[in-house]
Amino acid sequence: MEKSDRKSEILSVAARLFRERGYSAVSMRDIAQEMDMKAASLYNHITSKQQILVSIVVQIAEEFTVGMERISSSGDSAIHQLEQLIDLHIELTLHDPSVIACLNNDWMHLTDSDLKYFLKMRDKYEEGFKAILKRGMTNGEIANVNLEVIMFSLLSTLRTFYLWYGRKKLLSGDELKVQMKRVLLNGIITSA
Amino acid sequence: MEKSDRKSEILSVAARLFRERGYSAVSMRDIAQEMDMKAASLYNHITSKQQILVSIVVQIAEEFTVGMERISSSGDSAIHQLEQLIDLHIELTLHDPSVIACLNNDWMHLTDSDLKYFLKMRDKYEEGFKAILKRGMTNGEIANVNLEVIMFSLLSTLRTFYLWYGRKKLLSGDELKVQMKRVLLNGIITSA
DNA sequence: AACTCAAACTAACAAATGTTAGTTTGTAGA
DNA sequence: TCTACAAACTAACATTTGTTAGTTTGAGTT
Repeated sequence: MEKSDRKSEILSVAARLFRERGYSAVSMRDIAQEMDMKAASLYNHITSKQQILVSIVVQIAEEFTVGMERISSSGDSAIHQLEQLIDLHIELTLHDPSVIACLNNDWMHLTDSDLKYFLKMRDKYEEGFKAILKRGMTNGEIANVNLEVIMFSLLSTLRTFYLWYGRKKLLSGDELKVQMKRVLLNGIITSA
Repeated sequence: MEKSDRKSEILSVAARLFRERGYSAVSMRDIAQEMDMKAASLYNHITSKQQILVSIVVQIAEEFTVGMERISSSGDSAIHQLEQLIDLHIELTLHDPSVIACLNNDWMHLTDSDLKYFLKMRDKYEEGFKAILKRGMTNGEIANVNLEVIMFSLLSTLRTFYLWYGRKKLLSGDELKVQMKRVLLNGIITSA
C-alpha cells in the first residue's frame, strides 16, 4: 500500500493484479477499472504499462540489494548473516507480498536496459549469498555440501514464501522467523 | 519432447515458450512460427490455445498425483517416503523442465472445471504430504516443528527446482538426488 | 470573478489477438 | 491414374490491446 498519492496507488493496484493474473494478462483497462477510472486517465500519472512494471520490480530488487550489502558487510558470523537474510526476506514479503510475486514472476517482461539492470542485481545478490556460505564452510559453521544446492534450496523457500503466506497466516511474523530458521538452517549447521 | 506426432510437438513447443514468456505473452502465431507453420494450421491438431494449456498442466499434475498415491500407500518409513517424493520431483523435472514451469506458473490461467480439477489435485497432493510428515512426527522420525512450515519449505525447493536446474547443470541426476536429500532432510530428521 | 492546473473524461488509432471458413497440396492406397 | 485425406495454406473476422489527442471538470488561488 505504501504512499497515498495517486501514482503509488496505481503501482499498488497493478502489483496486486499482476500477482493474481500475471503481467501480460492484466490490461490497462483492468487496472483502471480497479481504480474506478478510465484507462486513458492512468496516463496522467504513469507513462506506460511497461514503466509500471519497472517501478515495481526495480524498487524491490534494490531493497534486496541494499539489504545484502548491509548484512554481508557486517562482521557477523556466517550463520548469523544467514539469519539476517531470512529476516530480510520475511520482512519484505510480509510488507507487500504482491510486490514479491512480481519480482519472482514478472521480471521476465522487463526489456533491454531494465532487464539487464535487474539481472545484474540478481547475480550480485546470489554472489553475496554464495560468499557468505563459502566463508561459513571454511569456518566450519556450515556443512560441506554442494554450495549451489544449499543456496538454491534456501533461496527457493525464501523467494516463494509469499505463495504460502497468502494461503495460511497461521503464525505471527516473529514466530515465522524462528520456525523458518529452525527448518532452513538445521540442515546446514555442522553441529546440528 | 515425448511422442513424435504433430500434436505432441505442439504441446512441447508451447510448453517451452510458456516457460520463457508465460502463457498470456505467447500467441498462437508465436507457437506456429516456432513450428514453421501458420497459426491457423495449428487448429488441425488442437482445438484451442486454452486446450494446449490444459493438456500440459493436467497431465503433469496427474503424474504427481499418481506418484503420491504410490509412495504414500507403500509401507515405508516417513523419511523414506519423503526421499521417494524428492526423487519424484527431481525425475519429473529432469524429464521436462518446461512442463514443470507451466505447472508452477500457468495453472492460474486454467478456467472453470479445469481449474477446479487442478486445485483438487494440488490440495490432495499437499494433504498426502502432510499426512506423511505427521506420521513421521508422531513416530519421532521428524523434528517437532510447525508442520506447514516444513511442508512448504520442502515443496518450495522441489517445485522450483526447474529454475536453477536450467541455469546450472553441475551435477548428474543421481548426485542431485543425494545432495538434495542431505540438504532438505537433515534439517528435519530428529537425530541429525 | 477570473485563472490555474491536476486529474478525470470521450473518442479514436493501429496493431495484435484467437479463431473460423474455405482452399490447396502432397502422399499413400485402390 | 484416381481417390481420399491429413495437414498445410490464404484471407478474413470481431475483440482486445496500449496509447494519444483533445476536452471537461472541479477545487484552490489571486
